[in-house]
Amino acid sequence: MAEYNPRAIEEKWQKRWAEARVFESDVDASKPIYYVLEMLPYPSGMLHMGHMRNYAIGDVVARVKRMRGFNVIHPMGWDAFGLPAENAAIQNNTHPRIWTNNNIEEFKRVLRRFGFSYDWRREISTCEPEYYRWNQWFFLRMLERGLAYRKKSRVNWCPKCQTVLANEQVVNGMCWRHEDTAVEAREIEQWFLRTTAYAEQLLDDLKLLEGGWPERVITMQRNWIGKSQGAKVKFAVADAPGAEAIEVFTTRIDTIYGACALILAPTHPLVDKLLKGSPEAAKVATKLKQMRQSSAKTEDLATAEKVGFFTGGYGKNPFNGEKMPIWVGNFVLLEYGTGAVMCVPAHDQRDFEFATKYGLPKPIVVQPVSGEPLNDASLKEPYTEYGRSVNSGPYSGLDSAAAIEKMTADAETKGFGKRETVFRLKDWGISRQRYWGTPIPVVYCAKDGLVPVPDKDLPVLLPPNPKLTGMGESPLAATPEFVNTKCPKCGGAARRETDTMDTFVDSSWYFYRYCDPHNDKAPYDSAKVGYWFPIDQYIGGITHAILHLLYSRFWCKVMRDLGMITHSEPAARLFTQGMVQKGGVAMSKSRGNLVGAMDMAEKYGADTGRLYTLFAAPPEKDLEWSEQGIEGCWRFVNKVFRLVDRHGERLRGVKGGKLDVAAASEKEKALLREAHQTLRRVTNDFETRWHFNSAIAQIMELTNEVHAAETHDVRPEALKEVLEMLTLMLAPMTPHLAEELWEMLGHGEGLPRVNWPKFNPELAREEEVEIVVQINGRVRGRMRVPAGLAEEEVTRRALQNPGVAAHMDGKRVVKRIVVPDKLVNLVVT
RNA sequence: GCCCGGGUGGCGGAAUGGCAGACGCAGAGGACUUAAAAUCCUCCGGGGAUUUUUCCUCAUGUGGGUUCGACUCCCACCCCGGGCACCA
Repeated sequence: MAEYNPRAIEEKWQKRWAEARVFESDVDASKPIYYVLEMLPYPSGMLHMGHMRNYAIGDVVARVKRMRGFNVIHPMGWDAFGLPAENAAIQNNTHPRIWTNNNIEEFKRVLRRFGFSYDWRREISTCEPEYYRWNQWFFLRMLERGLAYRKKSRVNWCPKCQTVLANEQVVNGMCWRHEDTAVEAREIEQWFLRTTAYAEQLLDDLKLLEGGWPERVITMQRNWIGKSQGAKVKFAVADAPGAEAIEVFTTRIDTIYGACALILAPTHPLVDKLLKGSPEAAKVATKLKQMRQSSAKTEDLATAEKVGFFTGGYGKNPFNGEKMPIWVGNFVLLEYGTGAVMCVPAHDQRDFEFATKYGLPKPIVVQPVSGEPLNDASLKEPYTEYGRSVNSGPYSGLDSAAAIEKMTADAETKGFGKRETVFRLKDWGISRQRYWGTPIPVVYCAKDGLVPVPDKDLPVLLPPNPKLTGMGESPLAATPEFVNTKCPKCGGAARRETDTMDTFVDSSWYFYRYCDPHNDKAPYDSAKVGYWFPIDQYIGGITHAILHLLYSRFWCKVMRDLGMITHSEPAARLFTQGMVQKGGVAMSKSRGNLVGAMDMAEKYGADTGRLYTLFAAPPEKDLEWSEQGIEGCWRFVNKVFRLVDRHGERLRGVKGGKLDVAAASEKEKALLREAHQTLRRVTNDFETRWHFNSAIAQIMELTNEVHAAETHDVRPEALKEVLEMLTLMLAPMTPHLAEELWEMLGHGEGLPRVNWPKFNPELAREEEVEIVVQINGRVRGRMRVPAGLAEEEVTRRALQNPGVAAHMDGKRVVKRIVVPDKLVNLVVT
């Protein structure tokens, strides 16, 4: 009697897998291809069960696909740049690289301990020059195409640190290190990638993802891109000859006759011009300053009170020539549309609130088609639905859709407006005033201005010994040997760009690099990528539903337009797994509720740990960590081990030939039937439904059956076949145990090369089935009949069933419903 | 406010319009043991009847509906979780 020793078994098989290089895969035209990928981790302090669950799911998929004959690529790497490393470096007076690489080592140790089937030859780390030089290369390509550009943009600035803060370093509007210091908004020149150039495609191509991506991720992306169609309308500014017109974006041009004012964003460039020389200027100066300073990003923005003031200027409604006061309002955003709106209080929620507060008129210009007509005096809330235009000059009487159409067309003809589509999506600001990121490869020369670093000079390396203080100017700017360089054009003195790139750049294309990780001539060989791509199954957290996935989709389209790839979307299928929680909240360092994956592996072994995360909940749902639950999996794993151990020696001798089914006993037939029925359901759970938890439940059930059958006279041929099936079904989840069992059953070759068992419908077929008999939909009896029995006969026997007869009691059958081999329902009166 | 999820025993969960509660956890009782652990066996939603057996009945957030039949589909509402939110 051997004892189950997970550590020894797991070490043994991991060693053999590595020696036989079973998880390495290369281009092979003879096999179907499967690319399964889990989102690459940021190597923080500890690999916890939340990470583990993600990789356990991916590994099941990878292993099942291998057993199904696919050429599987299953890589892993590190999202290694980022602020935490820099913070840790400051705190511990070390280098971000050391902290990062230590963490990577630790993560890797844990992943190896769990036996995940990665092709480690393909490992990448985004902080290595071999990787980030291609970020720079891509940046240059985008720069050439006008997809990368500089503009002034708002940043968070701590006056005490004298430095830029990342959003996550701003806590309730205060600096994270100076709780008493309010963060200021500052405008500085920064680099942007023109994601808006692809807004339409990013939206349209979501159609390609339908069915493959979760509906809600698609919805979130659609909302984020936020396309709205409407019109831009120019309002001339009255009494200000030479002043440009105010342009307004609206989706409801049909309500323009109800506009009572124009409202500008506080930061709108026209505000200062209008106030110059206006008697209002002095009165509102303080108010304006306040409005401009308050960050446009606070969460309570939507609920904050609307405030504004009259500028003293007037605009002219191009449709009816009416004079309209020009106001400034805090709820108007410069970033969206044109930074100016027309105020139609009767038909817009925000305008209604604003007009109510400042006593502006609320003329009604749309009436509902049915129901009570609106009345100016009694208007309690805005009417924002479509309806019929009223008091709208020649457009009165049209329904809203027609009015929008006609008024837009007229505005275009007359030259004061045009059809316009506006996106919520903004260009992607990639500048970070940080050290631990990819240097942006441009230099500034007094003579030649902005000069891109030539490809041959890439990578622009990070200086090895930066002064990291978290205070003052950006670390690269404070490193003279980095900043001072020669202009690639004229050879004269020049300064390097000192911003580094957002780490979302790193993760936007890493999965392409996996296909060709050591290429030093290009980001990747298009032929190799062409072979593996697209990703068949991408697996990760819902937290990345918007940014990472949107940027990746953008990058893909840019690469396609560069002629590097031919597809338009990187991942055909996306799966978002639920979080692992403890105490009802997601595991996180800040909450201090982490359960280390390594501790789990040490205590129960990798297989039990893997099994539990898959068993405890369906993969898309959140999972509450329970130490008790894992005990059950531990018991199960032991039970299977003992089961095979008890029979191993006897079964090893059984060679080849399966049991002749015709000669099989009832007990043997029943056992084989159970095994093949389990196989059918488990296969479906793995491949179609992704219900790993119920797959495991089925396997547990089969194990219980085998266990119960042991005492009966079951011949070794039958027992061996069932135990082999059991072993193979467990292999994707508890691979080390399965290998050991496979060996115990007398097999030489390693499991990763063994195919998924073949389902035999003959063996799975029931000879006799239990049929439920219902009277008026209520279960009144059950009976065993031969499978496939004709309806009439089933009904006849049902009526004879004693439980049924008791409920018939002279009643008449008016209808019968027969579900073959399952149920008969008799409707009686 | 808008958009998604979700609500089933003491707990995690199962049931793709056809036996609600599979499988596991926890709990109870028993076997083995000097004892414990481990293991094995039995029971395990509520109420009622019958008491060796079994039967009836209620029950999948609430209320309606569709259907021979609803955890499953439709409508309304309640609660929980998440996302978005002055987007003009």
